[in-house]
Amino acid sequence: MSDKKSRTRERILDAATSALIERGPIEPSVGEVMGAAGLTVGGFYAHFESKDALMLEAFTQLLARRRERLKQLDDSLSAQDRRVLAAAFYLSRKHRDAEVDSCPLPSSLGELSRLPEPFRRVLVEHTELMVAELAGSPEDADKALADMALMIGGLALARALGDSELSDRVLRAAKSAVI
Amino acid sequence: MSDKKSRTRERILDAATSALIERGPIEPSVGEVMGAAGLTVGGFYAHFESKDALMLEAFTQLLARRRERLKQLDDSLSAQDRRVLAAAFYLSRKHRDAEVDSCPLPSSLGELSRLPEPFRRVLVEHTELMVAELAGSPEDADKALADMALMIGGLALARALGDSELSDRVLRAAKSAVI
DNA sequence: TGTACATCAGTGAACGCGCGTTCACTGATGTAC
DNA sequence: TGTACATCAGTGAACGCGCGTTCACTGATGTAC
Repeated sequence: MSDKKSRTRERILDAATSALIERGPIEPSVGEVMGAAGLTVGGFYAHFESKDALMLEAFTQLLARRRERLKQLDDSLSAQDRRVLAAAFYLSRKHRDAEVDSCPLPSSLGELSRLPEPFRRVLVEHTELMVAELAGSPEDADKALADMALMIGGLALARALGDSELSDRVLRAAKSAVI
Repeated sequence: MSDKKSRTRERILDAATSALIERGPIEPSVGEVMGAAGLTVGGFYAHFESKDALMLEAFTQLLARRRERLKQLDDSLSAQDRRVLAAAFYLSRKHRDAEVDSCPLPSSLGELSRLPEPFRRVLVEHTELMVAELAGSPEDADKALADMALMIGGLALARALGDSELSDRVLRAAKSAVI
């Protein structure tokens, strides 16, 4: 594959990740994603096998980036401090309003059961890796799982409530409930 | 409106609430909902103005039922006990697997920003009423909001993970994190 | 160096399909006399 | 009580539209001699 073609593929994938974060894996159309990448719809299938394949790759990549970001936290911190820091970012207003480099779960979780099986497998693997990252010991794993639920639910609720004082309160309240 | 017609309307609305719980407000088609109610698609517009109007009514009704259910809890309980009991039901395996009389938020939250404005207004009002129901005092409101985020996120994550041991662990972990 | 051909990324029109919505019609029920 | 007509809930075919996907084509770039 030529350099040019693989750069184009990256542009399409980038456009797909933005669309996925904001509108989930189902609603954005192939034509819209290609348009956002500065291309026309017909060329899409030279780069990806199907719309589902594109969205699965975008989903997988975004979750992997979330975990990489966590790995950058100071190794000497306690597991609880890591959870608090992760939530401070995840539940910030900046992250709520972000359109790139954000988490795909708030917009996608409700649609996952209607998507092909590999999406679920990616989520299962991500969840297990997140627990490994956020729990200090096996006994601690439940705290990591509960904090994940709290973060995802808090961000999804805050986004659904729109730009309002109530939305800000949800973020603040969820942040202070991290265990 | 005749008795017969209003009973038919109820059947359509019941079919819509089931579809909404499982698949959100966008994916189920008018034809599917009518089929589930034992009717053909053409008759739909004698009962509802549009698909959005149907789904908004189903969404509103389901949230109101959730609040009614909370009102049935013993009045003499503390606000915290009410939150613990609410979560014990909401995060039970039975509720996770329920297809009727469940909460529409896990399946709908991610799609809300793509729906007409009234959906958001209904969610804002529901959130405020839930806080009133689950907080003992104004200072307590943040705990109610955090628990809502935890419950919605926990149920959405558990459902997305499918029928697995990890899904059960998410429910258990979230339940024990209620504040 | 110049020409002829092959390769390749991307275009744009077309396809079959399912959707939300409309509407002429049907068949059952209710009403007038 | 019986007949003629009006009302009404529901049917099913049709509409225009946007979707995912396909494919013949174009124009630029690379290669052979």
